[in-house]
Amino acid sequence: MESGRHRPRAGYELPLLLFAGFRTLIDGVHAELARQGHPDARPAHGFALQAIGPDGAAASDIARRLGISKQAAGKTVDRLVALGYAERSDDPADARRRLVRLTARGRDVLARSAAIFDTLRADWAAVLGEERLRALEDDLRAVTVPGAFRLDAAGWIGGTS
Amino acid sequence: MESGRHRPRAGYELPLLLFAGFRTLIDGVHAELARQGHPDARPAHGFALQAIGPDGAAASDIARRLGISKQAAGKTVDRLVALGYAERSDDPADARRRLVRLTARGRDVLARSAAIFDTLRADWAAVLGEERLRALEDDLRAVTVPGAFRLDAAGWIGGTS
DNA sequence: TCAGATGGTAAACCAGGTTGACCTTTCTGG
DNA sequence: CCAGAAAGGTCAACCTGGTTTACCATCTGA
Repeated sequence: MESGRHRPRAGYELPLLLFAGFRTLIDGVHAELARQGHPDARPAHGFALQAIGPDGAAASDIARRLGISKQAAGKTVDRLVALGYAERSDDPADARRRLVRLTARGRDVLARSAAIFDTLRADWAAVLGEERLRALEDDLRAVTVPGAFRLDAAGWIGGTS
Repeated sequence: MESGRHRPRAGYELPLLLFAGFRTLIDGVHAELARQGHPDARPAHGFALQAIGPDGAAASDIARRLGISKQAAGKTVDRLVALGYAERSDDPADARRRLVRLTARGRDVLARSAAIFDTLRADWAAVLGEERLRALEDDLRAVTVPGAFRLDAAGWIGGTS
């Protein structure tokens, strides 16, 4: 593999670059969402709304999908409800469960996010070329375990500032 | 650029892949650090220790380098001191400043982190090939602004669990 | 039928951020 | 030279997104 032809690269740069890329996309999406009528949407909300899904879910389902405790999921749902992105209703089939469903506004922010992510990806493709961007995606898939999407313990990425 | 030859890819996957890569590296480094005698090191500590640097720094310097408030930097320094990674001393040249310096243990964790990041990068290179990993790094540099390393508002990456 | 699994909530806590207010010390310009 | 601005630091209150422990209500199956 012909190593040694170039100056070796420091390993600590890799996480910084990955994070910078992630952060660039996330910040971009939220800047645009704010412009499109969703100034209060935060990164964590998107993940949670995604975890709820079109058919709704119980708080404990959300907790499992996100890899966090059910209490944390419950608090997040509280915030989504307060922001008008989700609503809670009783489950007629199981009196313990409280079904969380997306509101129209919740579906709206999700649809807009998806569209914005597509245009941001297109921006990257315009710089790198589609082939190279695909290679980047494929390579990342190759070195990560699929379960690395867990969201525990994180305030994440700005948003307040 | 011959697009259209493949199925289009959803834009929302890109941030997930970047994050998964970042998280894989960070988790890997901290798992290994824990094995090497640093079980209490957390991702935020590494960034802060890096910001202190070999010559020491004032809290407000750290704040500027990390893109956070000086109060937040002060609290982080408190934790580094409590963990034995840093120490505070008065600056004889300026009675307002309190110079923060790395302890031997702080230098140790930093050196170990760098070594572990190098081996993790080598693992990736073994899977992807050095050329392709370089391409990935170069591409990320091309699509991110250098300032995207800011660390504000984040509990980051697990570590508790 | 009843013991255990499951769903949900409450309370206390933590880490890592934020603002605002304030004091001390240094720098600077009239 | 000295007054006021700028810079360093800390305190206090607060926010968000997590955690653990404890507990109650409901469902399920041997």
